[in-house]
Amino acid sequence: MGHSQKEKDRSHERIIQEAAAKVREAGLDGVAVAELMQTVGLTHGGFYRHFESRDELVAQAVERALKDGGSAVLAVTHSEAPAAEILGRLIDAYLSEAHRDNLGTSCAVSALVSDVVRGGDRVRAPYTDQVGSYIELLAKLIAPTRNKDRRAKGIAALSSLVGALSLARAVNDPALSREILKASASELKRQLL
Amino acid sequence: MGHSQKEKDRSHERIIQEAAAKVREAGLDGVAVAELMQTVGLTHGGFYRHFESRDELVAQAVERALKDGGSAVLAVTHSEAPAAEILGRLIDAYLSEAHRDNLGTSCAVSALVSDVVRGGDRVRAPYTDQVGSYIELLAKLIAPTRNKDRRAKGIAALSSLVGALSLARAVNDPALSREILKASASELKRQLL
DNA sequence: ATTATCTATAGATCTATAGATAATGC
DNA sequence: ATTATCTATAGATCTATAGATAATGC
Repeated sequence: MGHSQKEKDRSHERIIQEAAAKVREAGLDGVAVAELMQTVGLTHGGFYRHFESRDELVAQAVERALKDGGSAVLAVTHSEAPAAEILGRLIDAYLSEAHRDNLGTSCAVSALVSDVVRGGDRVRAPYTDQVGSYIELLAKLIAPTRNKDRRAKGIAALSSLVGALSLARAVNDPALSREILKASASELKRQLL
Repeated sequence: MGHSQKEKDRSHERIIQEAAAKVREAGLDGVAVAELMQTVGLTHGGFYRHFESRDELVAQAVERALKDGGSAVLAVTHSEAPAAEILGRLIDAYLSEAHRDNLGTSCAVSALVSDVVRGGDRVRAPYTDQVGSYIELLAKLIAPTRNKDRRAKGIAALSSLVGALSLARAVNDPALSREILKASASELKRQLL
């Protein structure tokens, strides 16, 4: 009860981090203030000294979730390997069963698609930015040899990645889910590498 | 107040139909009993003579929404034209601005992805079935000439369609949204036709 | 003295139910 | 008489606030 400013900052950070995971698992409506604070080890009353409102927290949690995913992808990218090899690793990581199964730490562009469609500009603006940087990143990694329109290929690749991961998660049948990941990954690599 | 059985059947049908639209627009959590009944022109009290619970309605609404989309796609398919032409029309229709902008009557496989991931088996089972039939439909339309693995190509095509439509909706920027639709459609057609 | 967190609760929203009302249909 | 719908409300859940409590930090 009643601690230092440093401790408040740590509490604040833990609330956002937990909310960034929860929002990917349960959606924008799935974050409940009392439950969130309990998970962090606090009571719900203190919440409003950290955030002006639930909406404000959700907006910040979405931004954080988008950045989390972005830096995870960039981590794969930072390498001296040739672009084609990096692109292959990116596709494999994005469409892996591990990525599919760990919603809370996963790419928010996939985890939050449907939610963002129904969300306000406060969540759509950072989402749009993140989509833009993924497109640029993919376009840079795609070889310009065959067809010169790298940007179009980058867009199509992002659509495939997001669609395949989302479908693999939604589907009830483990065999079909795995098949969706495998087929989409191998088709993407066949087209781009 | 208090009418015939025929009228009850019509009320029942209108409730499901309205819920099937609302669920695509607002998600599984976005359907509120009182609001729904008001839209249909009834009061909320009568709802429980039509459905055992809200969950029961949502499950039925999702099934209906999936079938709606399925029959819309089949309508494009029923034609004497060659498979390649039908496939082209399907891609153009799915990735059209009209489809993007009319959530309530759109394909539920795209509109409900994130929601279904968080939903119970009651919604995931019919969703999985619908994904299965789309894959089969696409596989049949894909020419077996170049590469014999039509099923893998069907899966990859569905992923692209769902991902592109979802991203085009989520994004804040109209120009980027159009670009996503155009680029994904032309890449898909370049690969498959 | 200040402030981070806690306890308690008001107020709004939503699902579900009970009993009343006004039609239908044998 | 039966029943489809309506009115009224109980009960649960959730956001937000007010005031109390127990630490920090000058």
